[in-house]
Amino acid sequence: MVALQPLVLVVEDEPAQGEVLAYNLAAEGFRVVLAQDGEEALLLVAEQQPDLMVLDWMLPKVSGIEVCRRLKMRAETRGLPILMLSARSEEVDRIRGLETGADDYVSKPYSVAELLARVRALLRRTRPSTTGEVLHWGDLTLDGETHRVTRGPHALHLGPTEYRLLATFMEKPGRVWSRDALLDRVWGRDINVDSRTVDVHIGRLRKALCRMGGDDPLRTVRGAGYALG
Amino acid sequence: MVALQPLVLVVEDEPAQGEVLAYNLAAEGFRVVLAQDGEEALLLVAEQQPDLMVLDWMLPKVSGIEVCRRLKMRAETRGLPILMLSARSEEVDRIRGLETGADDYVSKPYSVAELLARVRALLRRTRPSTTGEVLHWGDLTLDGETHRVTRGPHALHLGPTEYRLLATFMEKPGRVWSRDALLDRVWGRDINVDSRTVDVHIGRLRKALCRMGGDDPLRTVRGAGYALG
DNA sequence: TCCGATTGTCATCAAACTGTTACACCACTG
DNA sequence: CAGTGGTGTAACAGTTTGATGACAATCGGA
Repeated sequence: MVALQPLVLVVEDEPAQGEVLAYNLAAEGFRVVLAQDGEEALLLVAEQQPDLMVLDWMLPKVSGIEVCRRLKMRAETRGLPILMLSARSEEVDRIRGLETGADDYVSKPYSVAELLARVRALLRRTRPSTTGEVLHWGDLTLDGETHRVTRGPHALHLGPTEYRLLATFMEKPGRVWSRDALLDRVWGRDINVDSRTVDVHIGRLRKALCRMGGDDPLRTVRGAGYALG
Repeated sequence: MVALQPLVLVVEDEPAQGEVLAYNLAAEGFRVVLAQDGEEALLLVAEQQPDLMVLDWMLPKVSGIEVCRRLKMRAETRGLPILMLSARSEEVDRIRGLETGADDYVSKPYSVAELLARVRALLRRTRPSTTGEVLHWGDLTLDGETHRVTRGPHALHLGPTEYRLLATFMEKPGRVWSRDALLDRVWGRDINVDSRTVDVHIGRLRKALCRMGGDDPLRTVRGAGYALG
């Protein structure tokens, strides 16, 4: 699956301003959705799940501050980074904006360059939120942060050794690992374990991977070792 | 004992300036470490694992920009929020600062109030429970301001350690914390406590969470640690 | 100062996991 | 086709790991 460009929701009641923003963001490669007021904004957040929101402070119906407050109250939307946009440049307002839960604040008149820089900074900050990397191969997923392993829709239960074994394979799918290499990597170099033990653990890993059905993703390379796929 | 406050690393070559920053941050309840130059800063990041860095742009030896660039290059330190501090207020510099990977930017002369607001805004993402945020997960609610914890309609009574444990889990639901990581975060780096003690407190937290019925929301990951959900 | 709450350690128990072995089976070779 | 070395797997005994109750030390408020 290819990672789509981040989706930016622009909330701005002044059509001309909105167009300028949309144009510049699109030129940077972002996908853009426009909302004209707070209600529409909240709707679109739920519907499109944008990666970032550029929010004008002054809006008809529901004000920008209110939109921000509501989004930060709900756990599902709290993570959405919000860049607040305001005509006032008073410091007290800036602080209030940040305290409301906005993640950044730009006051009008702003330069397009600065706005874009801040948008990128916010996305950079939130995107790799899953610091532990997630490995994929086929329908297999291994999450290094939560230690969760899934195959398709099913969660798998692996023992510690099986987990480390699978993680090793998934880091370099297709690569053939000799038993000694696996002992080094999974068990540790200074340990004294019979190399046949690897066979047994491969067997256990296979059983765990196929418990819910599906083909055996591990390949035995006779005389050489094992590989994923 | 008070909940462990976020650790802020201040990097500033001018001692007087550093003192002012340290004083104000400490007055807000943060723990503070000072570094005088870029090298020391990089050392302290690795050693103390601060939660946030306030970084002066101009530094002897390794410049602030360089420090920032290096930290953002490595996966382990990429998540550390950096607030860049600069004497120049040119917009072009601000943009360069953000492009380098800094998460926010304040130009001197800055107001203490604004600086603190930005520090809190940055920490809201990584240490929400310490900035008075309300955290939710499933039917669990933890209020960082009042230190109240509820499960569904019931208020829960937690001891200080149990509270800090739960706050840690709720700041990154799903993430697996090793016993050592928990000792660092919940007990403090310099304390000398047996890592088995974590087990006991996990047990106590579990008992408190389930007193009114309901499933155990904590997950034991054999050989790795514990996680929420 | 007293008393209840909280904390860290320990001993013990149950469960999960591990490494080894033995034997069946398979792929390849001559 | 039989032989040979390599691989799959069940069973088992030993070990490691985590859960839990008890207890003494400590803390903090009344």
